[in-house]
Amino acid sequence: MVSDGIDRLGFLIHDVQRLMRKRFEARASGLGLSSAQWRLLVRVAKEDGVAQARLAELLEIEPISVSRLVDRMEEGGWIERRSDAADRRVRMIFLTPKASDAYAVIKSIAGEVYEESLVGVKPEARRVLVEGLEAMVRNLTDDETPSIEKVKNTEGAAA
Amino acid sequence: MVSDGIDRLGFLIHDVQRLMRKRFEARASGLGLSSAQWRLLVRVAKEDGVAQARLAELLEIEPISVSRLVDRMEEGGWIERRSDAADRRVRMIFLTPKASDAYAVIKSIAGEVYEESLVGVKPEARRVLVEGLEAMVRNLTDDETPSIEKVKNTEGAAA
DNA sequence: GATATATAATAAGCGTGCTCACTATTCAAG
DNA sequence: CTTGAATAGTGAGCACGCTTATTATATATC
Repeated sequence: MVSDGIDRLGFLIHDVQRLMRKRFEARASGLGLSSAQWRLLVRVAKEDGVAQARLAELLEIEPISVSRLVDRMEEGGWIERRSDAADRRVRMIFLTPKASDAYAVIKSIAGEVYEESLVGVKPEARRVLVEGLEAMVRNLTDDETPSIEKVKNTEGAAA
Repeated sequence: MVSDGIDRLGFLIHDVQRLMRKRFEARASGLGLSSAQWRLLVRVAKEDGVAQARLAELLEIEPISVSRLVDRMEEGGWIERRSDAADRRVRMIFLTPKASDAYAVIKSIAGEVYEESLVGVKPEARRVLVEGLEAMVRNLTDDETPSIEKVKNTEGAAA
């Protein structure tokens, strides 16, 4: 039960994440967009004018990390900060035309990388893989002592 | 065919990696060892006296990243640099007694995190999951245009 | 209205990865 | 032996995550 691959799970996940990021960034480097910036861009595309604090929640990173990321993306001309008249603490984030134009292109790059990574993996195995990863996210989210109960039904949590 | 989860594969992998690292580091924080340091430690445990350049190969990170990591681990008392009499360019890396003592403890922490992440995932699904991740690593390793051939047999590449 | 608490964003500084450039050393060619 | 290429390691500086602390604004309570 030890050499079934589970004992290398962390290494595997780490490697896959690193390699996917690397390939995405190699492919998208012409556009000057990193994978972290791509993740943020996707969220803003779905919810234009979103506040930074809300982005931090959605991306599950700290607000300060969003600040820095938005700094660089604003500098790169991908997004724009606007003040909220109703709440002057808030900075609303909007895509620039440049980002809207590039969106489809970068989305297809992401799709390519996903497909390339799954070459030779059958549809059924892909389904099991994705479900397994989703279960892992649920198990690892927040509560330190995961229970079986928690695992059953969380379908509503679509990205 | 678009909302089968594949289109979120990058986000999923990213989330799982981040959450596993976070949980591992929360659990191992008492020992003062990060997950990157843990990965390096595992390699050195398997090959005591290994050169930094070789570590960079094994960990698939750049030599300069190994330099920095080793700096902090030496400072933390986990490893020791010794010069190689045969090749004065080389710095050989050895575990300290502290690291040897902590090894089993930290390994079990890693095992715990893996198991917790897989709660509710059946053995068969775990197998498919691990095989899928291994296939992804192969597909994403190096060659920019992966072919079916590449995917078949690479069993010898044990961690 | 005044005060206390909560929230949005940012600043400072660290860890871990990177690229690019550099030094020290080894090895190969002449 | 000398020159030149290759290899081992590191310095500088950047991206992106973090923790901790600070500022500005909103909101709740007295």
